[in-house]
Amino acid sequence: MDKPVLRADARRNRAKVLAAAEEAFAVDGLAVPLDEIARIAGVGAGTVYRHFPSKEALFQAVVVERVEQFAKEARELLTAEDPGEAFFGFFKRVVKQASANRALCDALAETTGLGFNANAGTGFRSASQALLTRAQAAGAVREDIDGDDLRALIAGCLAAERYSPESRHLVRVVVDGLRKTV
Amino acid sequence: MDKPVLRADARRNRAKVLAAAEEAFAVDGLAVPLDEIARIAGVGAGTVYRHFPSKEALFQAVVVERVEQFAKEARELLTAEDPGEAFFGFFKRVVKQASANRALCDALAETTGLGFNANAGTGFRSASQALLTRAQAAGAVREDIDGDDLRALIAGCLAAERYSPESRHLVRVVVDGLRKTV
DNA sequence: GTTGAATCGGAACGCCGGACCCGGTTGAGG
DNA sequence: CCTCAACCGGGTCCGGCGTTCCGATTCAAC
Repeated sequence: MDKPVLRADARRNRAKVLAAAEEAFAVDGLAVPLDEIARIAGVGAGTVYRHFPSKEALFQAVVVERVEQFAKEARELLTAEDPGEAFFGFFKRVVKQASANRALCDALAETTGLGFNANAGTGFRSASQALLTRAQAAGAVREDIDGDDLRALIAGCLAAERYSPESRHLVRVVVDGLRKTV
Repeated sequence: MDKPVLRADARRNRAKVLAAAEEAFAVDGLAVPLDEIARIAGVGAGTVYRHFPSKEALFQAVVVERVEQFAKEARELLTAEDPGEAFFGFFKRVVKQASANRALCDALAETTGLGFNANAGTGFRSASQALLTRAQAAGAVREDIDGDDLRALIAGCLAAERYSPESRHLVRVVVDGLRKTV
C-alpha cells in the first residue's frame, strides 16, 4: 500500500495505458494483444508491465471501474419512487451499456471471477440485490428469482444481444418474463 | 465429390476421430487442443489431418451433425396437436441439450457462421421458423418475434445457463416472456 | 549543471498450439 | 505370397502472444 510518489512521466504513462486499454478492450475484449494496447498508448510493452503485473490485472482494473459505476447507479435508484420501474430501468441500462462493451461481455463470460462474481463486484452484487428485493416487495417482479439468477439473466441478454444486435425485442422478452404474473 | 472407397482401417480411424472429437468438444469446446483429440482417438495428429483439412472443419462436422438432429426433431413436432406445447417443448429441449454440450455453446458464440447461422444450419432455421410461426398462428407465442430473435434467445439462454447452471428458473423466465400476453 | 536513480521502449525469450512432412507400416488386389 | 499404393504416427516447423530483460533516456534533487 505504498505510494512512493510516481514520477510525472510515469503518472502520465499510466493514464495513457489505462485509457488505451479501456478503448481497446471495449472493442475487442480480451482478444486484443497487449502489444496493440501499448501501441495505442504510444508506449512500449515494458512500460505496461511496469504499471500492471499482468494483462489480466490490467483488464480487471478496467472492468472493475465500470462495474463500480453500475453499482453506484443502483444505489442511487434505491430511493426512486417506483421500485419496479427503477429495477427494470437499471436492468435495461446495464444490458445496453455492457452490450456495447466487449470487455464487460468477456468478463461476464468467464464463469470464474472477473465479472460480477469477483470480490471486486461485491458492491454491484449487494446493490442490485437490494434493487431486486425492493421490486419484488412492491409486487413488480416474480418471487422465484434471486441475485444469482439476475446476473445470469444479464449475461444471457448480453449473449443474445451480441448474437443479433439489430433486434430490440430480446431484452423485452426477458423483462416481460420477469414481471409478476398477477 | 469423389469417394475413392476408403480403405478399411481408414474408415475405422475416421470414425474413431469423429467419436473422440464429439466427446472432447462437448466437454471443453473449441479450447481442446487437437493433440488431445488425437490421443483420445488413439491416433496421431497427422491422421486427423488426413481426414479433416483443419481443426475448424472437424469442429464443424461435429456441430452440424448435432444441429441436424435438432432440425429433424423440429420437423417431427410440426404435426403435433398443440402448436404452443410443441414449440415450447422444442425450445426447452434445445437449450437443455446444448447447455450440456460446450461445443454447441462455442459454435453459437461465434457470431460468424458455424452455429445456426451457417449454411449447414439451413434445415434447422427453416424447421424452427415453421414451428414458431405455427405457434404464433395458434396464439400461443407473441407476434413480435421472428426466427432470428428465436435463435438469439436460445443463445442467450445458453449463456445464462452456463453462468449459473444450478438454477432452472432462467429458461422459464424467457418462456414466460415469449407467451402471448392475452 | 551534474548526478544517479527511476523509467522507458522494444528486442528477445519461452510456451503453446495448429499445420505439415516423411520414414515406417498395413492392407487389398494380382 | 508379393507388391505397391494408401495410410499411419509423431516429430518438426511456424506464427502469435504474454512476459522479461537491459541499454538508453529522462526526470528531479542538489
